[in-house]
Amino acid sequence: MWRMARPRKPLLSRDRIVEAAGALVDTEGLGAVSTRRLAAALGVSGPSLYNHFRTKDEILDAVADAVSARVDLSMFEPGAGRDWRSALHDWAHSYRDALSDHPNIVPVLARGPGRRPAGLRVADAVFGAMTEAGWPPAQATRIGALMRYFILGSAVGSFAGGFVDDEAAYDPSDYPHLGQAHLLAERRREVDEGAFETGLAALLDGLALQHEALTGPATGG
Amino acid sequence: MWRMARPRKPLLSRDRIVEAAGALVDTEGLGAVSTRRLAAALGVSGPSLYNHFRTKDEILDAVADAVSARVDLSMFEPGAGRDWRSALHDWAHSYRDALSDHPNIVPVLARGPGRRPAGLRVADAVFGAMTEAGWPPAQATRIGALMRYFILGSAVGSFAGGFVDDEAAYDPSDYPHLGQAHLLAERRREVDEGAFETGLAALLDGLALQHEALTGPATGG
DNA sequence: ACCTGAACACCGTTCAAGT
DNA sequence: ACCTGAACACCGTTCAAGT
Repeated sequence: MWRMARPRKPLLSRDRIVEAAGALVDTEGLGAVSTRRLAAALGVSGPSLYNHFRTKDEILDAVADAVSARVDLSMFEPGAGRDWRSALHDWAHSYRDALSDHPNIVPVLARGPGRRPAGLRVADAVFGAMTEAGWPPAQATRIGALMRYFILGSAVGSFAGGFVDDEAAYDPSDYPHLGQAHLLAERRREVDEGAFETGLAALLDGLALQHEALTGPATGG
Repeated sequence: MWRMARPRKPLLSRDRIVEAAGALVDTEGLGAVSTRRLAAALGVSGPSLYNHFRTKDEILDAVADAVSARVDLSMFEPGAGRDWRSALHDWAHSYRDALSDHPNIVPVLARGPGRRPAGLRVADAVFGAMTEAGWPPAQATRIGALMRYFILGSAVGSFAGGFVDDEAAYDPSDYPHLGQAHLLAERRREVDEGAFETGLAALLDGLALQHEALTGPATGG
């Protein structure tokens, strides 16, 4: 038997692993991802993954970062000529859209950017755009944080989907105002999107009041 | 050997299990809770727990509900004579305080109230108070949802704590605006509380604008 | 009624061995 | 360099057996 000239093409790569892990997370949930199942989906044995990632957690981090990378940041570019408020509005929607395409990975994303490049790029863009718009650094940090709270909170658990679809679960003597709550689950998307838009508008309206107080009222110089 | 008159006092109860599980979640995190470890802390063997709960998930649900039960709802009582805005403000703080005392259980709480009594009582109180304050039902639902997004988002993952405490992680050529980001971790509480208060104030200011539009401007009848 | 040990079908990760 | 099988120390849950 002749010797191989070189080890033939590797069966695995970081990208292939991340892609397969993402698909598994999306279709079966975070809890369904085990190193053995993921490896099987890739046609290899479990321990092979450890040649490319140090831990299973690092794989999930990479999946989360791939989702962060899909968030549109173009509205924050200096050349875009956007005011801070409308940029924040569009970015929040883009962020929420990215997360709602892959809701199962949100708990991993909630751990924060850490050392994930795409997560850090998001934080960098928001902070940069807010300071550029005249917000003091401490306020720019707070805006990045509070927007993250709201967007992540809306993605980590659906409001409407958190209620069971069973009228008997809402005894009127215990919960006098929840007589219609059993209808929430089937209007899930509508309810959650309405709440997100209402909350986002309120948040931006409230911040605009603060920004006016900062730069002086529009009519008062 | 004489027969026991009756099976002697049970070693376990639902309350004891929930208490021990809560302590384990608080001190070692959600991931550290296994049925075997929890049983050992209670001085019994793993399968014993299944005489009191159907699954491990039900135990964690009960722990989450115990946290929900600590949220103050008195500001929503009709007799309290509170306006919707200040009631919402105080409730949000009480909710956040309860969660920040037990951050590790937040992912479970994020699954929604489901059939958890304390979770349902919270939803009932908020919805009831908002409709009472003149908000149309659809808006009252949205307010319950968006407040939950914000509070849960602030609890599920610290903003400041999501950044690593390592200046070298923020290469200025990659992240031009994150030069100070390594300082966030050590100011974690201050940053997160400031962002929460700023965001909450903005949210309530924004909602107040909507409420005025609803009832007519204060000076215009 | 309530607790037990044994068992089943899983986990994440390490490691020596192969090519 | 990269993949493998075997092994270690775990999991959640079921079940027959004990009292």
